[in-house]
Amino acid sequence: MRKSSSYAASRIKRGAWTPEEDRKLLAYIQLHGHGSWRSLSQKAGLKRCGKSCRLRWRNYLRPDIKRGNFSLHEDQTIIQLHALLGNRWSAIATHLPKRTDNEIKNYWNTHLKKRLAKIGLDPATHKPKAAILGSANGDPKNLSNLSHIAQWESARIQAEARFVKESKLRMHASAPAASLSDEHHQFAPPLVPQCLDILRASAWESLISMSKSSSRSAALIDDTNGQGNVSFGDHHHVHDHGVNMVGQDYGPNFEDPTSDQQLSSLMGYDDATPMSSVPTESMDVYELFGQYCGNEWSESLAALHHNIGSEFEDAWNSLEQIM
DNA sequence: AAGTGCGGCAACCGCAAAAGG
DNA sequence: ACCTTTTGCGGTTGCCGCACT
Repeated sequence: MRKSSSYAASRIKRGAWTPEEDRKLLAYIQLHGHGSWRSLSQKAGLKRCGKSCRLRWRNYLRPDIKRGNFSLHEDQTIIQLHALLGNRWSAIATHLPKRTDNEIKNYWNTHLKKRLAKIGLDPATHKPKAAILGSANGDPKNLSNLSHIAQWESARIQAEARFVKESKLRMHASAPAASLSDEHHQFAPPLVPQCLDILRASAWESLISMSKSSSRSAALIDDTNGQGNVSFGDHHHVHDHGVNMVGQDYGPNFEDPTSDQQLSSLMGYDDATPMSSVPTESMDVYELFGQYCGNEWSESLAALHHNIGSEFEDAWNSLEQIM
C-alpha cells in the first residue's frame, strides 16, 4: 500500500519501502536479530513503526522466502488446505515452506479463487455452485445437499480442533527458543495434516449415504448431455470453457496435452504415472456414480476425490462395492 | 499517443491473543 | 488479577503497470 502522501507530515514514514531502508533493516537484523520491533526501528536508523518493520521483514526480506510462480503442487496444497481450514492463511503457510501467509492470501484472492469459480466451484465452500444455490429451495435433493454441507462443516471443525491440538503438541516437543527462530518456526518441515483422516472418513460416510439416497431417485434424474458416461479420464473436460482442474483456461475447444498429467497430479497420483495406468476401479466408480446419480453428482464426486486425495483407496473400493 | 479500466500485490488497519510487568 | 505492550492474523486499500480502446 502506498499511503505515504497522506502521512507526509508525520514523523513516521509509511508506504513503499526503498532499497536503502531494506538494506538498513536487513543489516541490523543480521547483526543483532530483531528483538523488540519498536526499538529496532530507531536502532536501525529507520523512521518506520515497528509493525511496519516486522511486516517488511516477515513478508519480503527474510532470506528463506521463495517468491514467484507457485508450482502445481503448491496450488494443490493451498486448495486442499483452504477446503479444510478456510481463510487460516498462517496455518496454510506452515504447509508451504518458504511461502508467506500474505503471499498465499494474495495468490488465493487473485488466482485460485477465480479458478475455482471458473470450474463451477464455490471458493468459500469448495462445492459445486449449483449445490449451494439449490439449497435455497426446498426440494429433497437440495435438502440432502444441505445436510452433506453440514456434515462437511462438522468434520472440518473437528479436524481443525485436532489439527491445532497436534500442532501445539509438536511445537512444544521441538521448541528452540531464540527470538530469531520464532520467525523461522513456520518454515520448519511441513507438518503432515493428519486431520485429513477425519475429513476423509467423514467424507466417505457422506458419499456412501449420498449414493444410497440418490440411487432411489436415479430414474428421475435427466441426462442433460445425453452421454451419461462420465469417467475418471475425461471428467475434467465437461466444463464448457476449456478450464482444467487447476483453472488454466485453454479457450474454447481446447486440447490440452498436459492436463491429464496435471489432473493426475492434483488427484494425488504420481506425476510420472500416465493416465492409462490409473486403476480402472476408479473409472468404474465415477461411471457408476454418474449412472446412478447423474453427471452433476459424478462431477461432485470428482471434486471431492480431488479434495481429499486418492490415498484413501480402501474406502474408495468399499464405495465401489456398495454401488 | 493518450485515456481508461482492471488485475496484482505490497503494505496498512484493526482486532485479538500472548507476553510482560 | 489487572493493565499495558507486543505480536500475530485476516481483511482491506490503493498504487503501479499492463492491456485495451
